[in-house]
Amino acid sequence: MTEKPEPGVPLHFVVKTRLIELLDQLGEGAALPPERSLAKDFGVSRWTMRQAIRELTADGRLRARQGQGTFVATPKLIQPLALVSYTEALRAQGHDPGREVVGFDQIPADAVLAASLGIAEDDAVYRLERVLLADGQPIGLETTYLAVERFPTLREVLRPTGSLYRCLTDDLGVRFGEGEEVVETVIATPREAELLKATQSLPMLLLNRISRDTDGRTIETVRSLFRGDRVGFRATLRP
Amino acid sequence: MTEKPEPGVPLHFVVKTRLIELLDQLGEGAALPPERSLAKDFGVSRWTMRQAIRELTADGRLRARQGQGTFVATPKLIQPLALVSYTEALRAQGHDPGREVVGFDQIPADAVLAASLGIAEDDAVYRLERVLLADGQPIGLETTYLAVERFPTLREVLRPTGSLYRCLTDDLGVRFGEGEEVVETVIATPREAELLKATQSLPMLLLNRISRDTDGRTIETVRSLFRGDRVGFRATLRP
DNA sequence: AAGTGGTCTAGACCACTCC
DNA sequence: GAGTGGTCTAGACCACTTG
Repeated sequence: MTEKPEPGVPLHFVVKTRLIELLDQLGEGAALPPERSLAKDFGVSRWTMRQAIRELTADGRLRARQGQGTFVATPKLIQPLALVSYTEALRAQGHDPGREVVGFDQIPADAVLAASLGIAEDDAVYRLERVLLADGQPIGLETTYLAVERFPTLREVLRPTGSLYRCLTDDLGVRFGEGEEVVETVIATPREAELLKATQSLPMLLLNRISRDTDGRTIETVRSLFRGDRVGFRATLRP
Repeated sequence: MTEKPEPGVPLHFVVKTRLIELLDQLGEGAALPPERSLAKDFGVSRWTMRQAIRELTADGRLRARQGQGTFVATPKLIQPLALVSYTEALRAQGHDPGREVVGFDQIPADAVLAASLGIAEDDAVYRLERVLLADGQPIGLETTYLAVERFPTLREVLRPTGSLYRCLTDDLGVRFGEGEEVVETVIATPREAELLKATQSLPMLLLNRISRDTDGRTIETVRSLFRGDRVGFRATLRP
């Protein structure tokens, strides 16, 4: 930088702060100057500029598209943290929901899966993997596990593009009871990042859910991975 | 790397994968070899090795301590996502809770704060900032905002080291009703990272809470920032 | 072909901890 | 003082998008 070495404060953060001022001037969707020219303007190396841009990308303020440029992003999408249909929740907020089935197969249960589904190890388990879309953009990757023994006809009943939730309740007579969900941050694997059309090493929100029916039996376990730069969740707290 | 260029898969991820195998062999708390020697062993640059280590650090698998080394981390702490006392929740899990008051002052409300607290802009607001500790380690930074007009005696009644929740309910007769909380990922600012004794650019879990009393009036708004590598949250879902 | 973001190298210096 | 992780530079090549 030209002025004020600011001891203790990393250079990339000073850059980030000045970059935010620039962002606020530009409108939503506006294109940022190329990294190389920004680095030159700010008098820092490209690495330092990229570090600042990367943080703003993780924070959801910027979106980088390879071969095109970097753009000011739109605000995050806030979804309800509840046992409701993804489709309905998104539509209620005026967005266009979508799903793409990535895979639907059967695997033997490992120890953890067997314990949470209440079955024996190596028992057959459905694995349904879907990319969740909002307004055509991939925002999440949802992997659902169900015991084959409990839902032997699922393969014939479920239309992959339809709602699993609706299929279970309407066609198979399942009654959802309480569930629990653990939320944490993780870094996407390359495969996950690719499916979500995200750049590598993006912080994600990982939701691990167990759904039980009204008798307390486990219906499904779900591993949902959402782009941390695009999504947040709202929970209602009761005293 | 020595073998298999693996097109499409970034080198730092191949390193990360091999590093995980190494981690599983070492026990919890074990020291990792220094970055420079690891980079040499794996045949990559130090930057690439650091990228792999950084992701494992963000995932909570590793902990780096400057001047000491890098160590295999303990599992994340899972807290309930509910309107309960932080102290009680942590103690219930067999951990030792603690708090450190960073600041307690009054500020004029900006537009956002005024709207959520139901007061006029520039009205006085308490700002109570505390670092949350678990077993002596800082894991979160909690900033609470309350309207001065509503709790004029708070300053005299509250012992900074005590429970704010208990002070409000027992001493000031507040009855907590429903609240809501929005969860998302952000990158820590340098100040926040320093208070949490974390390395820069660490993904964090940001919880923005609004608590209301049984009449629906806003009691407080809370901005809680938790280390994403050390903490997760559990929510109970109702149909 | 040109320009963009994405990855990687080699080397440097700083800040911190321990001896 | 030696060794550790943390930051930064200058330069290179790759992958992708657009003309």
